[in-house]
Amino acid sequence: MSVVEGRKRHPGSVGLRDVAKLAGVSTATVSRAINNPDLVSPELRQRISATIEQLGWVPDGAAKALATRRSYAIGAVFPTLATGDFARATNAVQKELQGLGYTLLLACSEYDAVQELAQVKKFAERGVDGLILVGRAHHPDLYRFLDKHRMPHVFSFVHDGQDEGVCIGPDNRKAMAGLTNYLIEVGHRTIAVLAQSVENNDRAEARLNGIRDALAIQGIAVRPQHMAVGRWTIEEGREMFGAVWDTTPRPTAIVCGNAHLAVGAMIEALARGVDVPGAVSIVSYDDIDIMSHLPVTVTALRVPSDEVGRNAARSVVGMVEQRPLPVIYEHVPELVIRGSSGPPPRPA
Amino acid sequence: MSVVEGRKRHPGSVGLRDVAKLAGVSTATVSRAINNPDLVSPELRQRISATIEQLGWVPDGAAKALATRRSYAIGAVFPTLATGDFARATNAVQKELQGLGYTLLLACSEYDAVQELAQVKKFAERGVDGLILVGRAHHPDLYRFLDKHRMPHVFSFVHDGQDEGVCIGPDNRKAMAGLTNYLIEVGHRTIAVLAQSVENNDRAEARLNGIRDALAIQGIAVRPQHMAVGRWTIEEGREMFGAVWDTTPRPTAIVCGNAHLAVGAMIEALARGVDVPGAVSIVSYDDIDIMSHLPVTVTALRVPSDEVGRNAARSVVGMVEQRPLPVIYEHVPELVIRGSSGPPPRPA
DNA sequence: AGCAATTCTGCAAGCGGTTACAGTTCAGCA
DNA sequence: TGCTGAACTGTAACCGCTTGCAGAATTGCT
Repeated sequence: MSVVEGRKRHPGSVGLRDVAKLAGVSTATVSRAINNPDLVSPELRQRISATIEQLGWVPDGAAKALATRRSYAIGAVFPTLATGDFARATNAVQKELQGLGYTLLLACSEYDAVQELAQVKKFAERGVDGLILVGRAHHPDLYRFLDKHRMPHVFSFVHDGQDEGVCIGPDNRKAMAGLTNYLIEVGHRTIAVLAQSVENNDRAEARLNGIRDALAIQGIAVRPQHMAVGRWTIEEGREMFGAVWDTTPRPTAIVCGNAHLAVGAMIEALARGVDVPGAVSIVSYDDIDIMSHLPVTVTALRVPSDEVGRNAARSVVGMVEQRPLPVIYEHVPELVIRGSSGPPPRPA
Repeated sequence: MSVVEGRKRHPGSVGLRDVAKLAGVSTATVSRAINNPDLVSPELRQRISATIEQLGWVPDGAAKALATRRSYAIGAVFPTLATGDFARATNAVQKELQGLGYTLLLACSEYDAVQELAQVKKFAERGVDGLILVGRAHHPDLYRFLDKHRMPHVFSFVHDGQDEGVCIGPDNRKAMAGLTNYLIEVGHRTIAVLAQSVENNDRAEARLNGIRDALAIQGIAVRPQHMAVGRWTIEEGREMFGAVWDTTPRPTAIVCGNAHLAVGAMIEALARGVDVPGAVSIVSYDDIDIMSHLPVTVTALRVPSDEVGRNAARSVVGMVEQRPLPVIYEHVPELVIRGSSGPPPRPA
């Protein structure tokens, strides 16, 4: 019974010292028995782990982090989890990190660069070993911050092929150009776009540019009345379909910036009795379950969000541990041609 | 320049001591300037924050956590993020926690109680101040663990009204009984169930029991051939619809255990040209976007997942801080009657 | 001016682990 | 038996921040 008790040590809790005392060894030995078992004789190792078990000791991560300067935590900032792709990616990230011995700290920026910056700083305070971000466009201070603190990080859901920094995901621009080219190849020349707002969303912007690229090669541009902007609800998709459909000339094809807009467009078309793909083709960036089950199934670019998440996780951990984990950087979306697309209608 | 340098202090990093030195005060004062500004004279406070800014100092969370025994982190273990409800809840939890000054640690148990237990232990090591779990059924050791470590925690997406512990969410059983009663009231007596597997899913089980409760009062039971079990894909929903539809007698109504199964059932019915609700009514637990946009809209119980998440977050934080934050514990789902339900067909 | 009450600050001892360095033990060998 | 080195184990100094306690400075009163 020592005279001086810890200042405010929680009475019930057991610490490394308690384990050491009960096992009749030093704290150093207990610590080694856990972290470098082969430095400790098997007999002791055994006795120590029995003691730990007996006391139900749970090591204190904060203390460990403080001493080792490593938290084994990775922070991820996603724009939102309301869209299935990010949710699936988050799920995959967590799973992969867990397998590698890391914990996931999660934040949603709601597409707000300032908030994202604040969240990243918070994560840094929390001592995360690395970060997973989405997209390539961020608050200018963010880059400075990451740089100054030498914080390992990856950008997910993007892959420009020319950007600095580690990018893991599809090349949004190229992918969307490919999708557009497919429409062009089957004969479409009057193409409408239901775009996702590009505000604080460089992926959406890249996708839009991909469409324009592909069209420009044919000397075509998207007419103003054929361009609608929304976010990611079915409702909006429906409205936006109406907006571009009730125009002259009518588009023969509609490219949608994300899955929900596409589903909305498809549903609105069905509701209006518009013949898809007879009168108009509808194609989508990103593929979701429902698309292959609607009365007219939807042609879409399948983006492997979970693979993107998995690889982003592997990548940061690889950077953190300076260990070469196999990582796939570019994830080329697969064009899944379904019922909603085909040649344009013959001119009447 | 002191003779003894820190053992392995990272050279570039600035610490509280650096700030103190540069500002010409003690570390204690700097610390107070941050955490208890009113204990420090305005002048000093000002000088200190300027210094912090100048040095770009980021406090070390691990050290802080170690010293204060508080991490300002909350762990949440969800079964998965693949279903929209948990994804939305997670989003809401994160947002609310952030507003309260906490960080979210996330894990997905994949409906595995053993894994969940391990994840909770990991969170405990990480020093989380509290936990958010889903459902009321967990590994027996989990309760012991939480109890032993006096870990504040809430169970979300459940509310039995009789359980010990804090439960935040809908009363799955009561809700489903209500939905079933609605069908009974409009005249149905031959009811099929597309249930979610109850394995490690007490919510699904409660829902199933709710259906049975309501039917039993009428002296009705679900025929074996009218009971199908799946998980949560549209695909399964379609198959399961087929399984219960191609039976004798045919059900006049189908209750679905979750939204995806319901959408699948609805779509399969449409695909088969089955008249909904003329020949059969389809109703669902949980409501998702697409339901109000299908050619026949789906009657559903709307579960406010984000509200559940928000309140779960508030609740744990309230427990952690022993501060009475207003919390809504029971979230009664709203019955949204749409096109897919109505009276049963007249006997032929 | 003398003294107590108030405010501020600084000192230094923790928080609970890790780990460099030193000490101990003991087998192997001349 | 004496000596050497390998294999373990223990001592104690940190990691970076908080905070009880005490000392210093300032203010208010008599």
